[in-house]
Amino acid sequence: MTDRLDGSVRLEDVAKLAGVSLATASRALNGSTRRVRDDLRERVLDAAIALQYTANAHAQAVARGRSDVVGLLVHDIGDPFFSSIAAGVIQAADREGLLVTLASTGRDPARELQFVRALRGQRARAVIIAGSRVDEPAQMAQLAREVASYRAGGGRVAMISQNRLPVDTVMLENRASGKALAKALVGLGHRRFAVLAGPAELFTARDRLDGFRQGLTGAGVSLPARHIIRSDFTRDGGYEALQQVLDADLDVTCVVAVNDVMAVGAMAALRARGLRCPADLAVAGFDDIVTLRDVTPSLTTVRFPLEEMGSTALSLVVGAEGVRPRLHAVEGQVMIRESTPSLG
Amino acid sequence: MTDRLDGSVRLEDVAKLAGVSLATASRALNGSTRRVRDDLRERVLDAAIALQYTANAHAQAVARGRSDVVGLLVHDIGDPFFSSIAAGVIQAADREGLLVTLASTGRDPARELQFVRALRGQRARAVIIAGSRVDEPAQMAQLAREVASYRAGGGRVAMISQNRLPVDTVMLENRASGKALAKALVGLGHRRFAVLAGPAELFTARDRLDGFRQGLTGAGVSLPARHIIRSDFTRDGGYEALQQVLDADLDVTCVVAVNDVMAVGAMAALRARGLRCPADLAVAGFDDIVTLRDVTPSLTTVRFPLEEMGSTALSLVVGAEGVRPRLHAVEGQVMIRESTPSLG
DNA sequence: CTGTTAGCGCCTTCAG
DNA sequence: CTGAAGGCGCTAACAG
Repeated sequence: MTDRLDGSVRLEDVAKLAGVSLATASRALNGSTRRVRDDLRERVLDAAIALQYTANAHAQAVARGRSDVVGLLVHDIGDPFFSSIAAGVIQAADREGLLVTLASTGRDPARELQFVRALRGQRARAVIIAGSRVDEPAQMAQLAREVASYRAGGGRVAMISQNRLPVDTVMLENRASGKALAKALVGLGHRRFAVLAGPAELFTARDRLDGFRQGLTGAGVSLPARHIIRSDFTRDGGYEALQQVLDADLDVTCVVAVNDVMAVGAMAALRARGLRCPADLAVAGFDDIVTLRDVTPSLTTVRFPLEEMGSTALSLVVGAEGVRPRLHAVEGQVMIRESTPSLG
Repeated sequence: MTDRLDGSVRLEDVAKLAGVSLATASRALNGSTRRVRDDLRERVLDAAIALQYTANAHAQAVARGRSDVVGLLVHDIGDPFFSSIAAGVIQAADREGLLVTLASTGRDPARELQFVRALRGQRARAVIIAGSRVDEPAQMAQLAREVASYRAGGGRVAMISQNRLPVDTVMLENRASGKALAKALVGLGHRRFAVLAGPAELFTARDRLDGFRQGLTGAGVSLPARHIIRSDFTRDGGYEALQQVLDADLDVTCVVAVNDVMAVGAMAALRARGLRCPADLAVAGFDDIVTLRDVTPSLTTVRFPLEEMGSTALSLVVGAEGVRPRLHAVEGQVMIRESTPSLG
């Protein structure tokens, strides 16, 4: 019962109790390629259990030169979009025996930088950066630099969002999905739209809008500039944007928000004004957030397999490194539901 | 440009470039109490930047005997209840300069054990265990043992849920909140209830039910045993339980689910049967999940400040250790909304 | 198959 | 204030 000040038991204690050398104890306990005679192994294992021994992962990391943690960066873990992705990452990491350390950047690119640096300090085996990039070249350049030096140290990187850095990435087909949504809505008979477009600098928001507009154009439908409302990428952003739509008295039959939480905010704003969805206005979103599948009327959206995207990102980052960055494109699936009825 | 195989820069490289000793470089870079002459410090800092040096956190951890990570255990990070708590923990950890490694146990007590063990291996400074305990003495005993040996090694522990282990805990006042909800609903004129009670072994579910029942009793209202429906603690559990209520043809005016996601599932089941809430049946839940605040009709619930609970737990675990476990009780706040109209 | 012995990268007394 | 040297706990050659 070696009781050191910090109370933790060292491998040496185990070895001593088992009457073997440090090396043998190490080999018996922590997966080595080398074999240990059965009776010795047995004694070591027993000693370890008796002492409640747990290897010091830090010491192992410095000795082995690598660690078993991967970092995950998200914009906001409280946002269901990211918590679903996190669930996928964690589940996959678990299967690989990896621990994930999670950082929530609060959508601040500076904190993002700071965290990949911290993760580099942790010698994390890999880092996964989830969430839309922002159109600010200076920040992208800084991130690229930090990522490069992390990779130079042997770290692996994957991104979930846009394909804008030369690393493995799980890319959302935002443009294509916007286009598909437009076609579907036009197919339902809608012709006059407004878009709650989110921040102009956010690529995800922008791509969805661009795709949507392109889809409309392809169908011979136009989207006036004043029908594009900017606001935050959040529930409250959707709420405010819809108020603007109403206040500007835009003559539309359908409003599409660039994500589900905005769409739900928009629906709330409608109700607050005494209007009803879809009777007075149809609403659609993107993502198919699980928790939102039971809102009424049920929300038309473009589904992305968020959890799966998380586990895909992890697999990208544990597998053998490719010669060139791999790109895993994920298509969205249009889900027509009650919030956008046919205008037939 | 000392280019070692693993590409990472060591403190020695920085020292060499700055023309100082290892010790001086260490003191200049990583917060030491000792001061370094300004010009030398300057040179070291410059060298560090030039080389993109980042201290190896593992080496620091083994040298210092402590690390800067805290572990967070949740049942399911995809569940908004836990992602809100996680958001609070992470935000508070961030303020303390701590990194959070997150484990999602999938509600499996065995994995929970395994993770606190892993976190012990990481020499995590603290671990926060969130989520209801289960009434299985054997498992509680094992967890208690693992926790004890983690604490013996100097680790700090906090729990978010019940006060059932001798550690700092953020305790939800589930009984009291159930009672308060009962009183409020009775005050609205309801007398005949059914409870979607979740699993019997889950303390959170059980305490909410018990409190609710107690509140009814205090108001002279009874709750027949067959009005208590067991099911999973999930959206689907709520859905199925409500079907049972309907199939059993229970004559009730109000159904209360032991959490919000179950309540939403119940509302969905109602709609699926062509019934309406609250016209045909009132529904209430617990938690006040953010994402669910825009469902219609808006859901009566008992609000718990989830994020705040997360940050409280973190603060418990970083502050000075108390002589005895501290208990931080959190009261729920009854929020009457549209789903439970007055029967006046 | 086992034990001895260098490291891994950093911190921190201990001399100077 | 600075530098040399030992130690943190573990792994991985290297001998035996």
